[in-house]
Amino acid sequence: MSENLKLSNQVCFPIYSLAKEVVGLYRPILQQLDLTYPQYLVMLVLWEQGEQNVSEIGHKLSLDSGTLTPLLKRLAQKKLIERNRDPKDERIVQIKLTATGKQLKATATHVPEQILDSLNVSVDQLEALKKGIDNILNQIKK
Amino acid sequence: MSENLKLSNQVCFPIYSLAKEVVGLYRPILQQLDLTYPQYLVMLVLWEQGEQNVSEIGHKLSLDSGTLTPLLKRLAQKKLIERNRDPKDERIVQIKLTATGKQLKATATHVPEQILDSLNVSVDQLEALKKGIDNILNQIKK
DNA sequence: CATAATTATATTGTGTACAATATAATAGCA
DNA sequence: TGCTATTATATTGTACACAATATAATTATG
Repeated sequence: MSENLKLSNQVCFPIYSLAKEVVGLYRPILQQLDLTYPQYLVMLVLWEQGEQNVSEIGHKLSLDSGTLTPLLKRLAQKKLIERNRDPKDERIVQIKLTATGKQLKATATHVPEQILDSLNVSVDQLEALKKGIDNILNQIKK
Repeated sequence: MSENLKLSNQVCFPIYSLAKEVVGLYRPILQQLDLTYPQYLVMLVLWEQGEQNVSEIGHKLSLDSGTLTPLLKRLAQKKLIERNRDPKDERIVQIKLTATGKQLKATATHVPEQILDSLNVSVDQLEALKKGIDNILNQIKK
């Protein structure tokens, strides 16, 4: 196998590994909020952009209803969100934060700094990585 | 939230997204081999380094037995590998390729070029990304 | 206006991923 | 030797992730 061809394995596997490592860094930190990383992402979207329906959340996070429906039900069970059908279009399920869900935002403020700490990497390195990843993501989605 | 603090979300979410995109690129290609991406990783390890036990595979791929045991059983069901207890130490399960499993390597030769094609990115960009990711991975594991 | 096409979400099934626990066997040591 | 600690894998339970399909409601069209 030529060097160039091996490269795809040598890049794709680290991408796959890094994602697992990163989610692993979030795990103990988010455990204090009783959230998983995908649940945290949903909460972030709701904290920043308020009430919205399932497909809007799914579009922002690239997650489909097969993933989101049970995840949202778990968030609802924890009383962090409410799921309500839109009376104007009964197909649509609107997701909105409860008071508890809104309050959790204050606690979650400290998550990014804790992650930055445990990433243990310079801001410059992170900026560079972000740039590289965004490039590839843009190319792939074309 | 300060700009630096936002950065962790702005890096970690792209990492998480990119990994899903990359696995998604493999999906249609590996479908022709009737393999998932993690199954492909296990086969790569076996093609390159031959017979070995479950924990050796797990160490190389950062996967534990809770993930590997069912995955390996599926590979065995497809007759790509055999699972045998080491007669000298009955706790150890040795994994080795069947003839079919070895043959599949030839077909899999074309996977990396197909991935490189669908990544649609220059080799330089990939090299740079790999470097950035390896840096972070090394830092995290310290 | 009735029916077909589309849209939004839910359900089902398969396959990771990982924590926690269980099981079984070897190794170390008093 | 007998017991304890360790090691290697398996099992169980929870939670994504996504394809395929189902369901139900709205919209478009003849």
